[in-house]
Amino acid sequence: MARAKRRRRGRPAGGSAALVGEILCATLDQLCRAGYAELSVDAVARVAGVNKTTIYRRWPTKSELVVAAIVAAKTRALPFRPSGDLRRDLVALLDAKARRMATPRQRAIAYAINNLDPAVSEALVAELRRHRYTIPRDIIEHAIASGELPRDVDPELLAELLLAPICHRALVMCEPVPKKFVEQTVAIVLAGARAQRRTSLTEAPSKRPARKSASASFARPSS
Amino acid sequence: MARAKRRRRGRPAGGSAALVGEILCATLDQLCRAGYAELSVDAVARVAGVNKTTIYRRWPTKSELVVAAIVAAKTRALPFRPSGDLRRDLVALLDAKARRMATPRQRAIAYAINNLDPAVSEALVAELRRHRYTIPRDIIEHAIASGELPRDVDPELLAELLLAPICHRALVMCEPVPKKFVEQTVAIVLAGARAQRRTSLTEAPSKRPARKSASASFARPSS
DNA sequence: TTGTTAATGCAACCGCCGTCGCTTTATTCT
DNA sequence: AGAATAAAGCGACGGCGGTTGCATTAACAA
Repeated sequence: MARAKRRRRGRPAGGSAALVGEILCATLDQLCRAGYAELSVDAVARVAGVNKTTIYRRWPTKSELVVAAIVAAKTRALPFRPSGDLRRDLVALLDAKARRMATPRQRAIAYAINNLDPAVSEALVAELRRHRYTIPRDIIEHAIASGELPRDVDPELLAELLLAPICHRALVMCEPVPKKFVEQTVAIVLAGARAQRRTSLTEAPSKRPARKSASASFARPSS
Repeated sequence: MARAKRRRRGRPAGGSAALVGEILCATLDQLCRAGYAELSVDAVARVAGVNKTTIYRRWPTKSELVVAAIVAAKTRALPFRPSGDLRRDLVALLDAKARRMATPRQRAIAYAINNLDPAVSEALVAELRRHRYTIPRDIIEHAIASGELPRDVDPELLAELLLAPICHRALVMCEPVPKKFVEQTVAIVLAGARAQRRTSLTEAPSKRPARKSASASFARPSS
């Protein structure tokens, strides 16, 4: 209401920004080093040179502390400047993402997110979800606008088909993502999108004559 | 080493199979209910009607207990019987996988695997890795043999491109996987594989003339 | 039946995590 | 300078997860 600035005298609220920085930095450090499960607030406090109570007062739970550390360390979007060549741009972008995902820091963050208290991480995952496919989708939308891709492809879907294999390899399978794999993924998905014009993207599942006759003998035991 | 059967007398080693079953069942139950982090061996013991010590003696760590529960509950491969129609078979298989992945049990298992002690889960993930793409890969290999797909596509790669989006949605993004999404994924990837014959799958990145001129204006701030 | 062997139950213990009450320190207004 | 206010330090406590030593019980062979 009409409560003006009304600075009450005394020590200012909000605490020391420097302390907060130390703590969040130490949190991320421990997260990379030990993972979410093994992360102990005691260790964070020790590394940050701070009493454990100080941390617990500001972030009541480990999840909240880690969420704060993640949002504080949120890496800027890749400084990506498209050349205009669709395939090259996609390969460059996805390869950059793959390499970033291989970073211990990003891996630790990605793994931690799955373990956070859902109620606490809700806002964070919503944020991530909003931005998940923006960059490849922008490139694809532009390619559609310029006529390089057919109009009836779904940019969001295509972005997902491009990004998913990289994320799957890097995060789920925990395997390296060589550049060649990125190139092959882009090649196939792009070729598929270009061919979409003449095959059935819509609901109708079989405009094209099915070739059932060719392979009736291929049956495997249900074990 | 001429030690014959030489049954030593006394209570037989190995413990009660029934007890083991109870414990592993309770472990999986708790895993679905609370997730790996929240899973407490005390609770498992309570549910299984067994003393905590019994569990700890047989499986020294929580990771080992959970791994044992997972391998004990390993679901049989999907009883999938291909019809011979490539697209329909892939859609059916992937949709079945998607629906299974949405099961709380499978979700809990998938999430837990990321949190296990790597040294303990090593064998398990190696096993999973060996079998990861077998079924779609078999279908694809058969399609290649029957001439329905070009010879120069990599079955393993194609299987990965098909499976990754489904896993990514279900596990990483924690979103539902509608059948339509599966159909679209299969459509695009299959179309891309078919088109692979005439575009560049190999190292050479640009046999096709690049259309750089079309979209030089598409540049976004690096923020 | 009886002895042998190993699994199971029981209870106590250690250590770490998270909390609480109190004291100390730092900052700002009067 | 001194009072006021809130953050930060400090120590101790309760609780839980994991461990250990010992007593008990169950299964099998002689």
